[in-house]
Formats: sequence, C-alpha cells, structure tokens
Amino acid sequence: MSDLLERLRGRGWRLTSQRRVVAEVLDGEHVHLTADEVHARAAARLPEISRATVYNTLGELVTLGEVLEVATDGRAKRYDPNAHRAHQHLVCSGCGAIRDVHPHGDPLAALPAAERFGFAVTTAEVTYRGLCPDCRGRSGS
Amino acid sequence: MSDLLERLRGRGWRLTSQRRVVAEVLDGEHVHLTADEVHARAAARLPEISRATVYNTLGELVTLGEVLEVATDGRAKRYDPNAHRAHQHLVCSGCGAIRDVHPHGDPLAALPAAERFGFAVTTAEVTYRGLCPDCRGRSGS
DNA sequence: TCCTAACTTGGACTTCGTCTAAGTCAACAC
DNA sequence: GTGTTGACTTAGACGAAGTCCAAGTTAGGA
Repeated sequence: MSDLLERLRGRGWRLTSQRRVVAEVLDGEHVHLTADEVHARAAARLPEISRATVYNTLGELVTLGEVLEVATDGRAKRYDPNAHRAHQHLVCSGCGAIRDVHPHGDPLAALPAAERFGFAVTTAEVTYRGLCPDCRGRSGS
Repeated sequence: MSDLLERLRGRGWRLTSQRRVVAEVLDGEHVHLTADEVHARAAARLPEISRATVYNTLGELVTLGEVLEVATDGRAKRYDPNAHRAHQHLVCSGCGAIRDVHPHGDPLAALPAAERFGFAVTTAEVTYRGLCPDCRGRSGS
C-alpha cells in the first residue's frame, strides 16, 4: 500500500495522517467496506478523524482510479481497493457477503453493436448473485 | 397491463385505485422510473396518493416478481416493469439515461465452477456503461 | 521558520426510504 | 343493497447515507 501513497504523492496529493490512515484501512484483497466501516476502522487509529474527511478521501481515491465504488444493494456504497486487476463481484443473497471473482472472456464482447444504440460503451459490471455455503446450509436441507 | 392487474387479483391482491394507478404508471417498455417519479405521475391522476403507498406497492410488485429493482447508481432505485423478458442495462455515464439491452449468451456461463466458491449462483446482472450519442456530441469533437 | 493554499472538522442539511397509529374501503356474506 | 372486517392508505415522524459549509489547522515549499 505504500506504493499507493507514493503514487498519490506523485500526483500532488498532500500526505496527511488522515489520508494515510484511510489508505491503510483499505489495504488488502477482498476488502469491501462501507464508508462507515472505513470511518470506524480509521477512527480506531486516529480517533479525531471526521466522517466528512473519510467521504472526501474515498471520493478522491475513486476519482484517481485507485479504488472502485461498488453498489451491490440499494444501501451504502462499498469501496474496493482491488482496482488494478479487472474483476467482478459475487454477492450472497442471504447475508450480503461479497467475493471478487474472475469470469472468463470479456463481458463487453457479449453486447453486439446493434444493441449499443450509439453509445460508446466502455465498461461492463457484472454482479453474480446466489447463496453462499453458510446461507445454503442455514436454509435448505 | 390489465393482465397484470388480473394476475395480481388472482394472487389475492385487493384492487385499490392507488395500486391500479401505480401499475398504470409503470406500463410500457424502457421505463425506469424512481419511486419519486412514480409518485409524481401517480399523483397527477390521483392527487391524494401518498409516498408510503407508492413505496409499499412498488415493494409488493418487486416481491411478486412483476417489477425489477434496478440500482445503477448509488442514488434512488429505479423500477423496471419489463420483468418477464431477461435483459440487462446500458447506462449513460454522462446523463444517466438507461436502455434495456439483450447481450447474447448467458452471462452466468462465463463464471467457472472454480470461481463460484461454493455459492449456488442463480443470476447475473450486467450494467454496461458508456456515453450516449447526445453526451458524446456534447463533450467530444 | 514562516506562509499559504490545501486539507480537516463538526454540524447542519438533503435525499431516499421505512415505520406507525389512526382512518378508510374492497370484497365477501347475507 | 347493507354490514362487517381485515387489508389497505395516509400524514408525518423517523432513520440511514451522504453532501455542504464556514471556521480552524497543517503539509510542504520558500
């Protein structure tokens, strides 16, 4: 993650303790925290950090392409630091758990020109849904 | 849409004027209204209809599988009455316009078993994003 | 060390949606 | 047609998620 901080400094970011803590909280694979969860974990290290700063920082990271915004339910957005490897999301319909997954092929290729209606289509986000092993055990059988 | 009302009555729905108006507002293809838009259009015909009733009715229609909930941005959910023909959505990154589209193949097939992590995967929602013709003209060239 | 633009803060505010208690009414029985 | 009743509707309070703002603080260059 320190390379992230270096990249950001290279882009003219002022490196404050708040931004450092937010970046550290987001470190790792399969991390999909809400803004409030980021705030809670950041506040554990830097108690006086404000919600507004967390929102600002997350927004900046998204704009810079370092973090992805994921809206899998109608509720709070989640923030995904795994922005440099293309992937999609698998979401449990029972408990809301999220996994990064890697389907094969380019999902964009499935959309023929005739179905693009003149749009310059650049991305395809796929959300797979189903029951995770825990939730399957809990309800079925 | 009157067959919708018949289907609902068959399921034990009480057919109130409010529910009828909401169902009528949602009639049509390529309709992706927010709850507030549904309320506004319903109120044009039935001025005393309340927001709570619109939310209740939309929720029931979703539960019954007659209407789909679409969350393409982090903002208000949209309601899509085209629930009986499988389709995906193409969203303009500029203005937010939404089109129903029909990619070929089953997007589920692209996710190999090894990438399912024991989930019982049942659906795949795809959101294609890009600039619509209007927004392309406005920004580029 | 000083300066200043960039950053952070707390709290008010907005938007979207849910809940509740009281009133209304569709549909069935007669 | 009339009565009955439980399902439905209503207004408004409430809650969660997120944005905005004016005032205070600070990173980093001179």
